[in-house]
Amino acid sequence: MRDVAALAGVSIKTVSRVVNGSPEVSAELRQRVSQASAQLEFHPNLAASSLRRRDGKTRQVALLIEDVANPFSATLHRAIEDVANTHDTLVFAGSLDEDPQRELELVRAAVQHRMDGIIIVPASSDHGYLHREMHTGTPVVFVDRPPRGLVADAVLSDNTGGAYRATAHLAAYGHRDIAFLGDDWSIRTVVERYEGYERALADQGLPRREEIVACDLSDAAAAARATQGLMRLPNPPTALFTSQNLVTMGAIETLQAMGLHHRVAVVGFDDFPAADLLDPRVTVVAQDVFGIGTLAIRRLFSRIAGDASPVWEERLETRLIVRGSGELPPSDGLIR
Amino acid sequence: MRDVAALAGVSIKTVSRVVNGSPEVSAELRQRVSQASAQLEFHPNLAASSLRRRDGKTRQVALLIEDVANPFSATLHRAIEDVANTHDTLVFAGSLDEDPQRELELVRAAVQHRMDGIIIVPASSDHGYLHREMHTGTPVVFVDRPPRGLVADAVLSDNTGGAYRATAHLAAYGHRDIAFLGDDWSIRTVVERYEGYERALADQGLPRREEIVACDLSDAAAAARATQGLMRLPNPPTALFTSQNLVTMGAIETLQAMGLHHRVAVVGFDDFPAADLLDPRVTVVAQDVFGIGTLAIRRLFSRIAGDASPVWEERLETRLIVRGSGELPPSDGLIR
DNA sequence: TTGAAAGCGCTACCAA
DNA sequence: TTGGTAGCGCTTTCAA
Repeated sequence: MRDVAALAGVSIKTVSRVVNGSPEVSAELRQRVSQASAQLEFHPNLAASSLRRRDGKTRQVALLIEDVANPFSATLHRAIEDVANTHDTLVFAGSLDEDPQRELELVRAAVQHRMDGIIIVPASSDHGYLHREMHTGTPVVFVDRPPRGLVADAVLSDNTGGAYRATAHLAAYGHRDIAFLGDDWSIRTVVERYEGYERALADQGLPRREEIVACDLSDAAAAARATQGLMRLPNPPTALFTSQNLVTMGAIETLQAMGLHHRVAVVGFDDFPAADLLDPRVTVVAQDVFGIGTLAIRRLFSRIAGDASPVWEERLETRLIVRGSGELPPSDGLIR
Repeated sequence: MRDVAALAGVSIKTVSRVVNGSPEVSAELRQRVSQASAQLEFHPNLAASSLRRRDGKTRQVALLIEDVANPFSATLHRAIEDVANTHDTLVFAGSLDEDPQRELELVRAAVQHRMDGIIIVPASSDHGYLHREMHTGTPVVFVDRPPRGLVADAVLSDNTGGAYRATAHLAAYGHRDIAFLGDDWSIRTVVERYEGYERALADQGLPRREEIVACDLSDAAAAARATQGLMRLPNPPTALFTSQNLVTMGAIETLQAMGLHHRVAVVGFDDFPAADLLDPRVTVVAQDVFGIGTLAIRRLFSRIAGDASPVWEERLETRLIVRGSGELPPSDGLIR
């Protein structure tokens, strides 16, 4: 900037004004400065600028998600990026892998880099440690899972309602033995989805069978193994409600391997790529992932801009997408 | 930091030394400073630090990809994040959507934020504009597509070889009319994959039929439409080579809709989630996406550290994964 | 409309 | 081992 000022024969302050589009600079100086900037390929240092500027904004936000490579997280990321663009803001995404320790590290990094805000799908179960950050100017918005031990904005799915609908849908096709396959219990969404499942069973007057509830399935392989176990029970389930997309895929893998994919009904929570290319096509309860992301980042920017309105929690509706796998009738004789 | 120094009763400089783990501080002062830091919840400002520090590193890198939500980009992102972690570096990811204008904007943002380096899957076709940046201390590594109008490090797949293998594989199963379905010609990988396809046809003594080459298919829907057109030709292809995962999915969608999925062979470039859950399971030429990302970020860090060795281009092997769709024999009577 | 000086939070350099 | 001082690149404040 000094160099530009020297070349244009003006003060450093005038260059600053031109760079920031101040209206109070004469056309001639503006022209001279622009030319000098171009000639020297000058790029203002945003970090230095934010250090001194009144608002102190870095125009960077942090997005802490489960895994940037998983479709749910990646879609969320994209939705957030699109809105951040319109605010000239960069998005730094970090994968937590359900590791609370990693969450702490990344939050600390975000704070040390003075990011303007944080959007988080938390891995930890107590977020009290964020209290100080939030009250010293780093707003935090929770996504997918509510904050615990802390009052903060959150954008969630109606997990219970979605799971209820999935289970009731299977029951409506005559299923009485509907298995629940879920991820780790420590994840709030899993509990909520289980509650919806349980409530639907109760409302339909169906028995709750402990042995057809499988959890702590953290990847497709675990889900595949669990499904195998379920189908080998003396009295196997005739339908599966899988509470997450990797679990759905693992379960389907096993059903195919056992030749049962046209005989055992499946409804999955979360849509996934190619779900409508499988045979049978996979009926799912889809979350509005893009909508969730959009809402969350809007809320974050609103907080960043100083909005001090009361904390706010939004639950987005899910949508049942009927494709075939969830409409198979109960099938006898699965016992081998 | 000033506050911490005051509370601990030491100079600001001593606090700095403690924060940076300088060995030359007495245990007692170190202890006092640590306690004061904790009490005030002090977080050093990394931006300010980098502004003054000798190396000037911000510990941030930019990753410019097609779309953070697409599986190829997302996997790349994850590989890069993992290595960046070990360097205490955050990754800013931005989606270019194949838009050269967007590429310019994001490169500019990366430069203005003084990111330590850039990894790019370019959307533009002339990267000369990056020359200045690269020689003023922002290393750039290209991924998936080579630089043009610029000499720079690149990590690529052996696209030609992979496409050759896919096409030859189909030919080995007796196919003579193998269609090529590709994305936009302006993308270098598409051209390279077409070259492999063409070369394989030539080597097998197969005719090249212009009418069964479809390109500029930028999404699954376009691929689906193109496939429909191909299959309605008087003399339709008996096999498809789809040069990208969205194209593969679109083509399969149409084959299923036309009831041809067990009669028309398919080999796709790029593996995709659930490819092994389809019926038939999808034979693909898989890229080592994780390996590409790892190599690229390692190279970038090496350049950031000052490595001035000659520019370097790496081509990673692809892998044919035989699953079923690529081993269907030619089928007559497709004409309707 | 323009510029000089101070200072954002931190580290480099040199002195004690 | 510790601290003072200057200054990174920029914006603010205030004076011209």
